[in-house]
Amino acid sequence: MGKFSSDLILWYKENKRDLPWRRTSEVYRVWVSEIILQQTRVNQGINYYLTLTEAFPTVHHLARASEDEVLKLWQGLGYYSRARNMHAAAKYVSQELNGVFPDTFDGLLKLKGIGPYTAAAISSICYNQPHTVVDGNVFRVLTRIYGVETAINTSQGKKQIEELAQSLNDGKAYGDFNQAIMEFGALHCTPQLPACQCCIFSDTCWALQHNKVHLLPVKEKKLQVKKRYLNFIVLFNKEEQTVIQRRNHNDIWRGLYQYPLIETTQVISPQNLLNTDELRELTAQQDIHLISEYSFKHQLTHRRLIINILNIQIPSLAHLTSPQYQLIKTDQVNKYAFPKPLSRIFNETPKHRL
DNA sequence: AAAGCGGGGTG
DNA sequence: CACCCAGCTTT
Repeated sequence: MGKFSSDLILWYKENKRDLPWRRTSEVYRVWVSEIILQQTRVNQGINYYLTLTEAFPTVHHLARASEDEVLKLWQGLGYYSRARNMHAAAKYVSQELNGVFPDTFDGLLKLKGIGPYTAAAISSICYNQPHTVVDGNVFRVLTRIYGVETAINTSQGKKQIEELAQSLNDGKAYGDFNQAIMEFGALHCTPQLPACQCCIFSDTCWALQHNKVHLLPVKEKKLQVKKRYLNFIVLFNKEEQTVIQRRNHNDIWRGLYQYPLIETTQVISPQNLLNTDELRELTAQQDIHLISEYSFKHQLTHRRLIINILNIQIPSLAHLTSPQYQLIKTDQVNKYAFPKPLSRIFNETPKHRL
């Protein structure tokens, strides 16, 4: 075993965190943790892991749940296709594989929501197979220590790090190596302010010796943040009913619920909104009463959302008979999974209704 | 190859 | 504010 892997694994054994999914060897639980941790920090995922594994102790429990139930528990974590894919994969494993997860890299790769990273993680952690993970931590740690200045968001840069990582994972503890390098990136070789003063690799780290730690890894393009203007219409009648709908198109928040939405290409005033054809259709030209309206911004990684909320009292909701609409009591909105910017207004909305 | 998909933490 | 996180899927 090379010096890099032996030093790294030794560091890991002394510094690793006590995390819930490290207390089990069940593939199901490791799988759930890996899906949660895709593009998500450990601290953000822990409570979701505990909640989900308590609600669904086995893959069969998860498979028997409805997609709405799974999404409700996933509410607030983001990247909701993970929850939908995880649920679909659970049904497949439960029904077609008799509840037994595939035990090979290629078999795991066939499950929805499992890509090269997750297949390598599960096969190495659960079965100690010789596959090597390449995630954001691995890119950072290896480009710095080995001085790789190729942009990591190119196929060439990816391939370079994959081969380097694979060659370094040369011991027999493949799963430990993978967890060790990710833990090292998360706790020590961090994106900002890495702890280079007390680093076990300070003697050999290329970036430290060339004073380029903060410049690695190299990324080529920046993402573009586009704006979207979302106007949500909260309708309610004297019986304290309201109407919601499920987002079923291929867009953000797919599978979650929302109040009827009027999306515009630019800022629109509440008064102009009231005059749109879409709103006339929603209200069926009834004598409505605009109780309140307010606006706020919601920042996603690659979108800036400008959100309007219109609270409208309306005599009747009986005209909204299309199957896309669901009439519910206003105190039942908490039963459904809502996007963060909508779930956060639940506690504010009732005040505006008085 | 590039775009789309959330929400939160950090400096 | 910019950048990043135990990435995957679709275009």
